[in-house]
Amino acid sequence: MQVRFGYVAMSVIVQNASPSKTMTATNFSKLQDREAAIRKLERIAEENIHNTLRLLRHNRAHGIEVFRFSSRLIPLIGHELLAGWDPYPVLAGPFAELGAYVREHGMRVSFHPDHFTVLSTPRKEVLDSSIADLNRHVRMLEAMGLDTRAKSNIHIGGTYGNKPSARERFVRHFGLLGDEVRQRLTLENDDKTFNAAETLSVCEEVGVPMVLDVHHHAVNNDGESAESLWPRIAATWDGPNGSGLAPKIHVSSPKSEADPRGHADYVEAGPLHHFLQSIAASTPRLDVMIEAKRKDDALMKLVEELSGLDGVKRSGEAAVELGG
DNA sequence: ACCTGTCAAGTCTGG
DNA sequence: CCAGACTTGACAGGT
Repeated sequence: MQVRFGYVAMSVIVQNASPSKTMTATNFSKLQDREAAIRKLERIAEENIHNTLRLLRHNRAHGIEVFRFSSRLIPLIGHELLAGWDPYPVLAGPFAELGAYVREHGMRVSFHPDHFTVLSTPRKEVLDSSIADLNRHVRMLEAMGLDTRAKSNIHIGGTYGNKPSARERFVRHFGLLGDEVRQRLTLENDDKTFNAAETLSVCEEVGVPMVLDVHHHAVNNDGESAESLWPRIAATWDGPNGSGLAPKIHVSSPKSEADPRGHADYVEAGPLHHFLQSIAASTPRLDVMIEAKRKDDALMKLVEELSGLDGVKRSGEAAVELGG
């Protein structure tokens, strides 16, 4: 099994390369000259996109081929203060350059719209803004010229005290999305609400790939092991929306006993090693997204540590090989 | 240079 | 019905 590793949005190694610079709405509305304020937002967005490209160059230098973009590349987009604003004339060039780099080096990239995007919601206004947010993520990927292998990963959402009806709403709302959005979605199990088995059943029903978060699974399950669910999870990547991609998992380690759901600075190699060994024979390729405070530093340390363990062979600066 | 309170967005819990 | 917690990086305003 070939395993690649990636990390989320920002580097702790490359300095002054934030892809998430912003301006507060309060500050925006304080500016007298709206046109000048909008130009400032556009400059921040260009800087965020350029810093993302710098991160990808850093990744390439370290053999890292998997990466999650920040969802805050364009500050305040979608806010009512910016109604009617179209930043794309200015950002088309920078986005295209970023996407070209991704394609040129065969990188796997994704977004993870944050928890304000909730398709299980019973509130129409929340559903509308969620759909608008998903559409905006697709728009960015299209501006980068990336095909449907570039995904947006989301959770199913809240349960509102009635999980079956929340599930039913999710499926119904999913059907309202445009093809271009649905083809780019993946669903991830949650640490509080929809667990891995429940998320998997939704993925199978609506035909989207599932991202297994092994840490979320450890703190939210009905007693079944991740290994026992894996064959079905892996199979969701064989469907039409899997687009020939390797299955993807998220890994992180508990912050502490007092806060088992929080993310620690680094990722412990032991539990991951155990999981990888259990699926290696049946899974030719796997991509692992590291969700740790120490970002790319944690990635390199994890790959280093894994490489010293049973049956693991290092096959690159940010890749290992197991079994077979 | 460094510290603290605040920030677009949602949901859940407890009052 | 409403306030606060949750969680995160970064701003804003202070020292």
